[in-house]
Amino acid sequence: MSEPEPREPGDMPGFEDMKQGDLKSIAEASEALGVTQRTLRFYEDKGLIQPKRVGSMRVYSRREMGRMQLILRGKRLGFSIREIGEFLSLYDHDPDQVVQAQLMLEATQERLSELRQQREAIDQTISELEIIEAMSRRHLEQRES
Amino acid sequence: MSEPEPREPGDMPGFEDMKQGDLKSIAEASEALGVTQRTLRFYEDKGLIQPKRVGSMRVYSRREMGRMQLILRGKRLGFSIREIGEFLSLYDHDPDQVVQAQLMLEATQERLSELRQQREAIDQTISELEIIEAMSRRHLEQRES
DNA sequence: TCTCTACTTGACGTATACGTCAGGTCACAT
DNA sequence: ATGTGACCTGACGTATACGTCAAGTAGAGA
Repeated sequence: MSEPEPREPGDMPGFEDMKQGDLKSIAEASEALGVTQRTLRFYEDKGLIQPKRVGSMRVYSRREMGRMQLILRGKRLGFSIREIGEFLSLYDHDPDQVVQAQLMLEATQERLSELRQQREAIDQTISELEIIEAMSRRHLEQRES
Repeated sequence: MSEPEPREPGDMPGFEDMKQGDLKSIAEASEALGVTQRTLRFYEDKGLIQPKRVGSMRVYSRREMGRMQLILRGKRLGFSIREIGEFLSLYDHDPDQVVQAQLMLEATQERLSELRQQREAIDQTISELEIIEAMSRRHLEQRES
């Protein structure tokens, strides 16, 4: 019934002697990033990250962790993983980042105008709902008295 | 190549003589409501509306059209069709609308707090993106000069 | 050798709101 | 008799971002 003792973090079977600080197993990486292992495998599948392999096991270096931070940030900002993938591949193949920065700027502006529209829509919806709220209140007060 | 002439609206084969104003075929109803026929069938499937039948053909009365207006309004306000369905069934089975108004009020308030949170999130995201926008701009200006 | 744990891959499931076929009926015009 | 247009009922497809098995492998300790 008791949970089996989890081993030391950093416990990569067969590699206890070369704990090299910033090399992480998938468990450690997911823990550190606050995502599930499934998510890491999913992003790899989509080509966003390419962790090294030791045998068949994935190893996450600082590079992958950095990319994951960018990915998660992109997600928070509302970009799709496809878009994020495109940015990352530009980031890789565009030495002076000019094309990259340009496209990034465009995408950013598009997203901004989307968000400003959403804000408008939400404000309107809130107004409508506040009216309905007031009406419901009045309806209930009448019945109650 | 030319589109086959659409017939008169109101042309329900076999019923040309009893055009009763507010009885509509599915084509007319979808036209009037701005939704597809598929959508009307879908909502019927989900139990939100119950158009009469003449043989196998659906007939939409004022009642159905009214319910559809409510449904579409609910959608605009961000409620799911499941929620909308619940409201409508209360509307039907709650003569003095007390329970209905109460639950409506609760749902409305929940939705309002959701929307206010979304608004917050969007405002934050907009701020972040504006920073990124400015950074991209500067990056490009440097390279360009 | 057996068992444990962590890891692997592959495949199907989830939620939402319909879109898009395929195949068939029915009344009316030719 | 045949074609035509509008309608019908399933049933599968779409998009997104993973969740959730199932079944198997590989070191390490008892």
